[in-house]
Amino acid sequence: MGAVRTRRMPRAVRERQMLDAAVQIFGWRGCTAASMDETAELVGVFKPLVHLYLNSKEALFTACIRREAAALTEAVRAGVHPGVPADRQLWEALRAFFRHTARHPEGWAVLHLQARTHGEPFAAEIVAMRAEIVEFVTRLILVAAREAHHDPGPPERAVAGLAEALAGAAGSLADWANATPGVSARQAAATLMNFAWAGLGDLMEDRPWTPPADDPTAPTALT
Amino acid sequence: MGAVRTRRMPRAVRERQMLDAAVQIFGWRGCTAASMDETAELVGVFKPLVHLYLNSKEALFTACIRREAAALTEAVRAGVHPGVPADRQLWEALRAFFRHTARHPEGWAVLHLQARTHGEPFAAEIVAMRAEIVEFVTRLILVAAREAHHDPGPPERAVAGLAEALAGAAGSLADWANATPGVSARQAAATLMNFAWAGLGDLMEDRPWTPPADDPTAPTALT
Amino acid sequence: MGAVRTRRMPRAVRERQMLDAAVQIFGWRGCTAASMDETAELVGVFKPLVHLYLNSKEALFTACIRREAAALTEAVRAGVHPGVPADRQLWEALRAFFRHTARHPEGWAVLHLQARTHGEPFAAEIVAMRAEIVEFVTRLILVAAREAHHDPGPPERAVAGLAEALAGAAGSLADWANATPGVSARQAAATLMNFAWAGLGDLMEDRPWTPPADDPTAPTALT
Amino acid sequence: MGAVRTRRMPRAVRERQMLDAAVQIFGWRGCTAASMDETAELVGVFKPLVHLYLNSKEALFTACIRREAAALTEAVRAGVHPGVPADRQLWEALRAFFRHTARHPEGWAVLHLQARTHGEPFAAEIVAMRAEIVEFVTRLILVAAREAHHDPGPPERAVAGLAEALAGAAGSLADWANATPGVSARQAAATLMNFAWAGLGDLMEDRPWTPPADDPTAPTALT
DNA sequence: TATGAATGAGCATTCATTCAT
DNA sequence: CATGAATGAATGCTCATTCAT
Repeated sequence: MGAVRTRRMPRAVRERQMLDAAVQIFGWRGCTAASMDETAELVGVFKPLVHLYLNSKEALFTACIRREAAALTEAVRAGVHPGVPADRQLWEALRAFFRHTARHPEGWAVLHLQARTHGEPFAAEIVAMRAEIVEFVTRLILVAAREAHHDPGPPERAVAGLAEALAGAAGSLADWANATPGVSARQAAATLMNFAWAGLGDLMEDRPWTPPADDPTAPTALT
Repeated sequence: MGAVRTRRMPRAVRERQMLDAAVQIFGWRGCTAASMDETAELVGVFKPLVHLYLNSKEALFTACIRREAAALTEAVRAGVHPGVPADRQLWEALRAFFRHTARHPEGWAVLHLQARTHGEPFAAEIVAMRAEIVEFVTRLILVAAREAHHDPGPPERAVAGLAEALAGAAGSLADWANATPGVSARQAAATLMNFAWAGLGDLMEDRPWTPPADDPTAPTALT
Repeated sequence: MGAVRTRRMPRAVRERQMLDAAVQIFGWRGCTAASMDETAELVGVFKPLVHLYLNSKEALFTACIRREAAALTEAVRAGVHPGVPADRQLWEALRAFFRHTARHPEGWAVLHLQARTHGEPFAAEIVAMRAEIVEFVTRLILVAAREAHHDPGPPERAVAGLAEALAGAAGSLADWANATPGVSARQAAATLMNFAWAGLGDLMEDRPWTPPADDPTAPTALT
Repeated sequence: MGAVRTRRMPRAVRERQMLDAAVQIFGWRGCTAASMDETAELVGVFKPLVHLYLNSKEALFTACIRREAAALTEAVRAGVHPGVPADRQLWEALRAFFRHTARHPEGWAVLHLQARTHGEPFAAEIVAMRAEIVEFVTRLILVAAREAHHDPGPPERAVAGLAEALAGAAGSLADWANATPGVSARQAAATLMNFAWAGLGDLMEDRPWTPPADDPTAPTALT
């Protein structure tokens, strides 16, 4: 594991190396189980230097989360062409998302797995990032509704739930794509579009799936 | 915290108390950050007794995961009436799922948040549980496809992806429902059905959403 | 150094041993320079046990200060017979003081040397103890003034300064007696009485030493 | 804190700055708790330079003690006019002492609080300084005895004890004056003279306070 | 059935100190 | 004259685990 010991690097370089290493370690083990020694060793440096540059384990963890969150949102944002139709924008966003998570699995693990399981300071970062993405998606959905001439569109709470569901599905598919050899980012994105778009469309068209009455033996609305 | 110190309980009762306590603690802090002392204190017992009954922290964590996973799958299974149509079965399964996660938030946290962030022995348990549920859903989808006379139905990999997406969306919505006051299990289930069923239906009907050609400026299939 | 390793002592006994050892170590090195390991080793026990029983180094240090301060004030108080004349009471108090500091040199070092050099929480304990003793002495002086029929006695600030001086002289003489072989507690007490009593008496009698005018070449009042 | 970063100073100047800073830091925290970084930062310089000029923390601490001790003894010596009567000399010495400790509280803290609480090398410096002052005072006392024609004067050991007591009282009063707003150096000196001179005088005059016989119920010699 | 006593191992963090530039 | 990079050693503290009772 331990990298070659390289001497006398400029601080900026070392800091990037440390963040890279920390993302690996934190992605694998989580913040609590990871040790500063592991990170230091992976960089090929001794522990005090990590503390000197990144101050504390919490600070290091936070820095990892921030960097990876910024990279992910930036990748999604950069993948989208603002001028194209809403479904196309969603498709592009999803492809960019799955491409990024496939290329940075440990960073994705830090965000999706580890950051949420530790106390508020960290989970809040994720909530913020997720909110940003969810808001982006929500806007797309509303725009799509407007494009289909259905003002004022679906109620906000319903959209909030849908965006949550979409985000959750996307996260799950990212893990699935990473764990299943042969599944490309494109396929993951297509799966999610297939899964979601028609449902969204039906909702926009005011043809929602109707839950049956609460009597468990009653016939369903769809049959 | 710290329960009243109760003396001389039968082992079976104590073990259940310990698992209950451990689920709380593990659900909040995660396996690594949790301490055996906390669990013991919550039960009102001393640490060596926890070791005597549950052997080790890892064993205790595993036992928690197993119990909660079994409870969740059992709850879903028990909520479904085998004779009714497929969409109805899915609806029932989702309602049971959200009902259970709402009633056992710490157990759900153990399964959804904590068990996946620790090494293989634990994540494998979750993978198994998830596979069971996914398989159940997949079967429902295939049955629905047969009911709609579309043999042989969609390709298996596509269905696997859809089931993953559905499971991810469900997990996310469970967290969302738990964190958002005023969202009932029924609403969460309806949101997910709305989100998913039409998409699934379209897929069954061989009307999938078609990804555009890779030229990012090409018009999309849906517009 | 390290004591014989004795197994399985009752907690109360171990705690006393730990305080004894800690007083030695802290008295020699001071709080910062002392290590928990040293204390543990001196007791013949491992470090975690010290933490288990006394919580933290700060808590241990505080406990030492409190115990030694209580022991010293108690020794002084117990040495005095309330019914006898004031000079006699002062004499008894001083003898008890020097006897105690001679018998517990490390405890005295903790109080006189170490506790005052660390932050407020500790210094405050010493200030409190010192205030108690100084107040006791002040009262004696005022009583002596009344006994000599000199109402209302000397001004309070002057007495405060005198008590400070007396306390400082006593502390210094305690160190001197401990460091100089052949100097008994009795001798130290007599030295201080000789040093102080006549001065106090003169003050009571309204015959203070008069500082000369500020001209440094002026003749002094005493010549 | 943190001074402005000033570049390229002559070594002698830098060394003085470092000693100034170190006296502050050591006076506040003590040798062990102080860090070289603090000192360096206070000077506006980086740590290796402090090592380059002052070699080690111990050396720096020693240098502080030596400088402050020399300054204090010099101040006392300079305040005294050799030709004047003994009590006047003592008065002048005390005034100079309290003036100096009031103007250099951190230096005084280093000498009175910190230097004595660390191992032998440092305490020895203080012992030496104290011995110098004590010897000076002792000589004054003996001279005063001769001036009063009482050869051969009091026994040396008694005088040694008295000088110790005087030094201790002086130290205590210096702290008291520094900590009590409104108490001037002059007042502190007067307090000590009042406290001590008459006692010394009585001793010279062969009218010592007589300790009572060891029977605690016996009447005292003074009543 | 349950606990008090004790420990071994690991970990974050700090800091004096060195060396190359 | 001065600093950036780096480390070795120590230290407070936590915690799972064991054992005797």
